Amino acid sequence: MFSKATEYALRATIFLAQKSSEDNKLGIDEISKAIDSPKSFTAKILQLLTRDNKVVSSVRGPNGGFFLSEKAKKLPARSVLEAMGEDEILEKCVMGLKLCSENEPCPMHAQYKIIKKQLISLFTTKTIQQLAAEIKEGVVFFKNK
Amino acid sequence: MFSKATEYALRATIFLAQKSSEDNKLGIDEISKAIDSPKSFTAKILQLLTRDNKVVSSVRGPNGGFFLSEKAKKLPARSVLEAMGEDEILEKCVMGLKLCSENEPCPMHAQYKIIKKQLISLFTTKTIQQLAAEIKEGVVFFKNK
DNA sequence: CTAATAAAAGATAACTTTGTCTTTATTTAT
DNA sequence: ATAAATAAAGACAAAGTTATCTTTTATTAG
Repeated sequence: MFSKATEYALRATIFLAQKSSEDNKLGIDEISKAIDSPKSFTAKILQLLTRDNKVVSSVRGPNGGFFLSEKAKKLPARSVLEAMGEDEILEKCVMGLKLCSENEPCPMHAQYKIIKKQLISLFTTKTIQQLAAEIKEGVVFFKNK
Repeated sequence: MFSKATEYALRATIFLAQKSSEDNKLGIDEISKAIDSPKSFTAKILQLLTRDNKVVSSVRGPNGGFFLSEKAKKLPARSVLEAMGEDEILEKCVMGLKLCSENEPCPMHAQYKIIKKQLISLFTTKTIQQLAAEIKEGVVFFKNK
């Protein structure tokens, strides 16, 4: 569904929401280890997420690292997709038709629109923090090997 | 969600279901024009779909072309994904976690599994023919420009 | 001020996807 | 038989994605 980059972005952001704060910044090493992603590539992705501190915040130098501000933790998961330039995936026609709409629906539109609506809702209503909270409560996991 | 190749594959197959039959084969030119896809690339894709006549059938030479057998028309849309080697997308974890499952769910699993179920159901229960039929009835369109 | 630390930025490489073009093989009609 | 039509196969190219490595910049601690 999403690119690897966006998958890593979602994992990194939720991990940061769970473990980081303004005075507990995490280094790229710890992050990439926790979410099982290639270190340098993840650094690039965090750079994207950090643009204008839109989602992730960062500080250089000793005791520096990445963290999520309290404000950022309240952002919808969709803002990660937006920062990755991939949130149009949520709105796209399954068959890739540019003009697919209620007026000129593709053959799958009637069925898919219901699914699309839920997908959009999931990424719009759930905040990064809410997703991270499920891990804390131990109901949900973050393992990849 | 899917690759361009798979989008073209879905469109081509549904178009063939609508317009072709054993004695009305369609050429690559007509197909690629109808579904607005690059001709040579689409030819490659049809080759994949034609492997063992699994989804699409083809005949070379004059009056040759591509068509869907009556049997093929009754295949679920998912068989197109399978032929394209992309049907694991339906089952995949949104966050790309290998181990995501009911036992060790990712932070989005509880919500996403409902969506996933509907996605799988859409591609499993709807046949190529059923999707094509909606176009014939004029309720649904196939335009891309 | 200096050294150490950590992210930012940039160059580059491997791989995949998307796309085109040419040649080959098969079938049909004449 | 031969020529024409058509898909199949293969080589190639352009663009995008994923990934790594090196250099630069900013920050902090001593």
